[in-house]
Amino acid sequence: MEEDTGVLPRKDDFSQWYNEILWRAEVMDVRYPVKGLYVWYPHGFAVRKRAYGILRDLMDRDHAETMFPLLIPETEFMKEATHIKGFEDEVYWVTHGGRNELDVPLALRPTSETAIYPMYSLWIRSHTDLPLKLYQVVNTFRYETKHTRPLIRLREITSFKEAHTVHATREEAAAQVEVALGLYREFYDSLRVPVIVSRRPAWDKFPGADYTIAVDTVMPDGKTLQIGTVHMLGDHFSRTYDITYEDANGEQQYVYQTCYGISERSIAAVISVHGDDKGLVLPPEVAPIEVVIVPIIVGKRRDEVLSAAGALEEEFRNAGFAVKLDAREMRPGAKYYHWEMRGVPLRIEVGPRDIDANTVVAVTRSGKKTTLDRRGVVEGVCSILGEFGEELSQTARQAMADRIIVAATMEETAAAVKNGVAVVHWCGSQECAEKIETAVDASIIGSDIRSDLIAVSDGPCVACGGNGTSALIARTY
RNA sequence: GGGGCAGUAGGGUAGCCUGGUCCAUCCUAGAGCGUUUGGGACGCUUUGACGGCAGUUCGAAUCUGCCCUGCCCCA
Repeated sequence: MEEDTGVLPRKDDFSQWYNEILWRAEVMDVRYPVKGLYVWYPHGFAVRKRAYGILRDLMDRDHAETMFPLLIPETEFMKEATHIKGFEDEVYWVTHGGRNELDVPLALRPTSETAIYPMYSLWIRSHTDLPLKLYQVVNTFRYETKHTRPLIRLREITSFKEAHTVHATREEAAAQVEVALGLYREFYDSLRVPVIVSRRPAWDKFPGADYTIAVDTVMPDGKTLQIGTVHMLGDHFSRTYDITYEDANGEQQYVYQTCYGISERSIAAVISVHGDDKGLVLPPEVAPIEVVIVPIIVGKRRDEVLSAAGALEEEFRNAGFAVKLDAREMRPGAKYYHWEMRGVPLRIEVGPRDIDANTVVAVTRSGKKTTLDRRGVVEGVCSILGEFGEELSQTARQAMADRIIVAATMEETAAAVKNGVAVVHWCGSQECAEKIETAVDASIIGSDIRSDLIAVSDGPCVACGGNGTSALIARTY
């Protein structure tokens, strides 16, 4: 395990900052000797565990959790033509068992449609089997050729939460897309991460989907990070995999499907959106340690202070907080830096002065210091943490708002995407999209924007002057 | 996809061109002992490395080849 001393690069230098915080805050170790694969430190994994706990709770309201195999036979994988096209260049293949070549090569799932849908074909018989809503949290593999980056561009995505739903009608499936978007919004609200929802351009949709609606956030360097996608699959896959049901009239009908996913990019977003020059800043909702108690040990009152700190710890634990008493033989200042790096939302200090005054000192990760009465300490901490979470939401929201710039010309757009997201009018054609992308060195993120930070309007396309509507342009991860 | 540069202990570096010691060095690194403790303490003792595989050689961190990993530039 690494020590946390030393200076983190300033967050202004985001790329450097991101690389260093991952190991200094014990999130990921990037030294695993295979490109694109990284190791979760226990602390990083504990953050993941809490975040995915929230996600699971959301899914469990209306989905059932399942688990499909990692390996997909080539014969199934190759059935859906557009789907294959989207993935064939980045699939890992298992070709041997020991020294023997396999008759049918097995793909390491890059996503699980082709593993799940053949089984759906067997499971779904009647309209009474519908709707079917399953999800799984699994690892997936993609042979990325571009620059890999921990939590963001991986060859093994270790935490892919993918849901696959099946419906009797296209309308029902379309409605499910909206339900999924609602769940994802709720999830990111819990993580205090602001998002923009938009419809991806046709050429950027999921291979095999009718349309894709994406959830993006804006990183500190102004690039967008896709942190969730919801796909309307229509009946493409049901026709390929022969997923049919007998309707009330006794006739066979193809089903309509959706799928939607979130990966550990959600963790990258939490780290990047909230972190600062001192390290991680974790929302209480996902912090593995919500409250750290630092006893201020002074010479002969050592035992007294330690037992006061122990009593506090027990009180917090009984109240349901994830609490940690740091009784290590270190100077208090060193402990402060240690826990600040790891993003602990609240620090409680107890020393002789506090014992005499019957108080404790509470300091939030954002630096707000409060002296609390020892008696109502649990209630006091509860409300401080609540406010702290709210503060994170507001700060992050404001930071994102500041990076969204409405642009009317190519020049304005080019300037805007240097450190943020541009909102421009675009006619929707691929030709104009390419013109814009080349001119401003950024990508069309989407249209049909849904964000209370962005006012959508109609206007002349920034490229051709024809009828256009608001679209997002940004550099992307 | 094309090109360039690099990899030395937990982290940071020197040495490499021009092969040769008992010991390379720095740190907010590790282990141990003691004194300390309201924002990164100090002293002493000590541990630990030349990315991997092969080759050349009496001898390789140093030269050659391949591989892996990382970074930068171009498409």
